[in-house]
Amino acid sequence: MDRVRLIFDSSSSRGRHGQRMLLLGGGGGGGSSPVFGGARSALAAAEGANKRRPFFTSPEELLEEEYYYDEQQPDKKRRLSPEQVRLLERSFEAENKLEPERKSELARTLGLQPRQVAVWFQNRRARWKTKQLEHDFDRLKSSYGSLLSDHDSLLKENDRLRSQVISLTEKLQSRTAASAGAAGIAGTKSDVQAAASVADPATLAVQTKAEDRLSAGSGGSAVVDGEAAKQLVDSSEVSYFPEGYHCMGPVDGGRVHSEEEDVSDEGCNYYSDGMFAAEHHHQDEVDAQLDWWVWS
DNA sequence: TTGTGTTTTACGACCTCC
DNA sequence: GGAGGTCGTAAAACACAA
Repeated sequence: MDRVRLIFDSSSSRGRHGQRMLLLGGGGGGGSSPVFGGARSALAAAEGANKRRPFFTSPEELLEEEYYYDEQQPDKKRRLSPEQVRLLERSFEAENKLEPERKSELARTLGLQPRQVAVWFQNRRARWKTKQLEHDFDRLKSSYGSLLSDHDSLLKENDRLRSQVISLTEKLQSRTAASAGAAGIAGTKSDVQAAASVADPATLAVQTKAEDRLSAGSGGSAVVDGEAAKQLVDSSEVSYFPEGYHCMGPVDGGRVHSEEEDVSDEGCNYYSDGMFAAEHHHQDEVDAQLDWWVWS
C-alpha cells in the first residue's frame, strides 16, 4: 500500500478529510515527483497567496477556512471523496450539462468550489465521450463483420448461379443441335422452340433471341447451327453472360447500380430480357382471357 | 520499494452561442 | 464580449508487477 493511503487511513481523528493535512510526503506511486515539482506547482508555490480550496472539504470545514489555509501547503491536487463523486455521478446521470444554478447548488452541497464542479463535469463528459466512442467502434466493427460475411455468402451464391446458367445453356445448345440434325436440314423456329421446351423460360428466351438475330442477319434462314448459336450467345464483349441479360446489382444501401456505373460483372445479379418478356407475354394472355370473358 | 502505466483533477487555448 | 463548451495536456493520485 502506498504512502498516501496509509496516511489517509491513519487520519481517523479528523475523519476522511483529515488526510488533507498529511498529503505532503511526496508524490504518487512513482515517488519521483516532488511535492512542488512541475511547473504548475512551482508557480503556485511562487504565488503563495493562491489559496485554492482543496478537495475533501466538508461544509463545516469551509467555516474553518482561515485556520485551514494557515496550515495548508499551497495547491495540492486532491481527489474527491467517494461520497462527493457519488453525488456528482448521480447529478451527471440526470443531466450531463450544468446550469449555473445547479452548479452552485452542487458546489454548496459538496463543499467544493463551483469551478471544481464545472471541471468535474467537463472531465466527466470527456470520459463519457471516450466510452461512447469505444462503444460505437465495437458496434461498427461487429456490424462490419456480419456485412462481410453476408457479402461472402452472396458472392458464393452468385458464382453458383452463374455456373448453373452456363451449364444449362450448354445443355440446351447440344440438345438443339441434336434435334436440328434429326429433323433434317430444314428445321423451323417452332422445332427449335419445341426442342428447348424443357428448358426454363430464361434459357428459352435466350435461345429465341439468338434465333431472331440469326434470322435477321441471314436473309430469313431459320437453320440454327449449334456452334453459331453458341457464338451468338457468347458474343457479348463485356460479359460472359448472354446478350439480353442485364446486370441489376449489386444492391448498395437500397440502391441498384446501373450498368454504366459498374463496368465489371462483379457482384451483379443478371436478369434476361426473356424473363421479363415471358412474364409480360403470360400477362397478355391472362388479359386476353379476361377480355374474352367480359365481352362474350 | 520502485518503476511504470492508468486515472483523475485542473488549466489554457480556442470555439460557439447569445 | 462574456459564459460555457470541447480539446489537449500537465501533474498528482493511484494501481500493480517485479
